[in-house]
Amino acid sequence: MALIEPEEFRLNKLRELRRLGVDPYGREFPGARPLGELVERFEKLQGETIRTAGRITNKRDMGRASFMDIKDWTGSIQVFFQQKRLGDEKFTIHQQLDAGDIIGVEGELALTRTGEKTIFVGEFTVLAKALLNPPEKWHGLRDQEMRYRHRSLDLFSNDEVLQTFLKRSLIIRAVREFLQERGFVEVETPMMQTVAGGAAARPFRTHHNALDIPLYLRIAPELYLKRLLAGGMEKVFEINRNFRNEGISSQHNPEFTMLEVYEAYGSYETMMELTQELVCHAARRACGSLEVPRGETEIDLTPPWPRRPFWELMEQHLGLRRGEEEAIRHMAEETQTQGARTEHPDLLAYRLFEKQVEDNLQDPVFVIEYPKSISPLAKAKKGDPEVAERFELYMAGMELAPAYTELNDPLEQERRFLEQVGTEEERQQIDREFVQALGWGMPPAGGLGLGIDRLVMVLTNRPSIRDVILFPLLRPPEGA
RNA sequence: GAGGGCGUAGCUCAGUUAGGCAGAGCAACGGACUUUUAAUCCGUAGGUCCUGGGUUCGAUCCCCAGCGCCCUCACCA
Repeated sequence: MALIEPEEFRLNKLRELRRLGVDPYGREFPGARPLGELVERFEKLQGETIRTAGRITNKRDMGRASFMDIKDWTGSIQVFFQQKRLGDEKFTIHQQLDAGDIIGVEGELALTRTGEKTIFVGEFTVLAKALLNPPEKWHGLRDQEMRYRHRSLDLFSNDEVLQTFLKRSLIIRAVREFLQERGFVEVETPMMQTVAGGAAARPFRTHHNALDIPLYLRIAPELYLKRLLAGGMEKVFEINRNFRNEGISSQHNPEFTMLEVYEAYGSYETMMELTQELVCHAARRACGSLEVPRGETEIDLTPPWPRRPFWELMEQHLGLRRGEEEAIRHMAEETQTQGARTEHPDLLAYRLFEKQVEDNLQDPVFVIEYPKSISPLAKAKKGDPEVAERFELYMAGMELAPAYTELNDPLEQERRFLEQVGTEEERQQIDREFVQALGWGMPPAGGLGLGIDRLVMVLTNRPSIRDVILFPLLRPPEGA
């Protein structure tokens, strides 16, 4: 079975190139200058012989001469082929080129009669003959499914897609840089775990043949990073993938990138400071501003960000107060929230918050003082044993980050694991070795988890997580 | 998992008032053109109208089932 169906006219040109003794799939082409630089520094470079390479995006054939636009990931420029200049043989080779092909060129950089910055080609090399047509030059590639399934097409035909992913890389670099400058050490902990702990989510299961044991893809690195704290690594972070076997939506992909940070002797208070500075640093690097556009409006990241107790927002938006079990159950029923009659009211309140309050939180806000019963890994608040020292950072109507003052009392941790509310699937798996590590002593600490994909969504003004993940999970096409 | 929307040429999209020969632009092919800018002009070709059933003299269109993508909800971060 043929894997692709090449265009007949392109195959013909491929054969013609070979007949002319030209390899349609060239090799290394050293010394190519970025096209963006040629355009930006044109005044200086004008008149020089330039060597560069790119993909043909457009061809304007004039008979004994032709113009093409070529682009690379920095920009695009016009190139000009003339029979007079190239000679018959090279000109015939040039006639085998089409939009989508990748070529290397060498020639004088100058202005045309109409004032367009142009390379007047003297030599050129065919680097890759495309056998499939690129998307239409004017409208580009619009079809969502094609864009996600064939990201290579999406990247070279929709410039803002490339820019988004370049920015993603910049953001992650800024995050690393920020933490490393403050003395945090980057570590890697297991992606495959025998107990999938550290969060409440359904894991992916797999199996190790040699050991003949079940394994889980991790849902969070938290319990391993805290083992490192217990071992004396005082400031650690990890940027890596988590896997959760849950639904897919514009805010959820089964694998997503998480930053987790732990600081010995810190607390959720120190994590708030750190988070605020970290996000602002990334925003300045990626956007050059703390006011970032969001759809029709914009989000103001200027610190300090307000801190609002969970129950204060619940009362403001929903009129619900802590301890009003019947009122909470009633609203949960009205909004068809799962477990309205059976679940713990704190859990219902948390679900109502996500359902009814979250969308209102556009500018950044630290929601603080969550119920302890739904925070099994967080230390209780001094003077209020029912409240956890936990915050969640919200912006753009999304939860970006949770953070805790980490619980370091092993007996209390054991109790809290056993007392968790919710159904079996929602409760965290109990990691015995982690509790043992606490038993040998872990310093009090602040811990943060920040969803990198969602941060990128905010800083690049993208509405869907699929726009910031290069290859989001899709159902495989029929026949695959 | 539930509801809604969409699926037509390589790409972007029309279209079927109310069932009656399948359309445009771009890309392609042949021709003209040695400074064009979505080049232009003349000509040509291009289809599983998502898939499978049903109704009908006749279905791309109506009905049923299925598949995929998008949106909303549920689950979750």
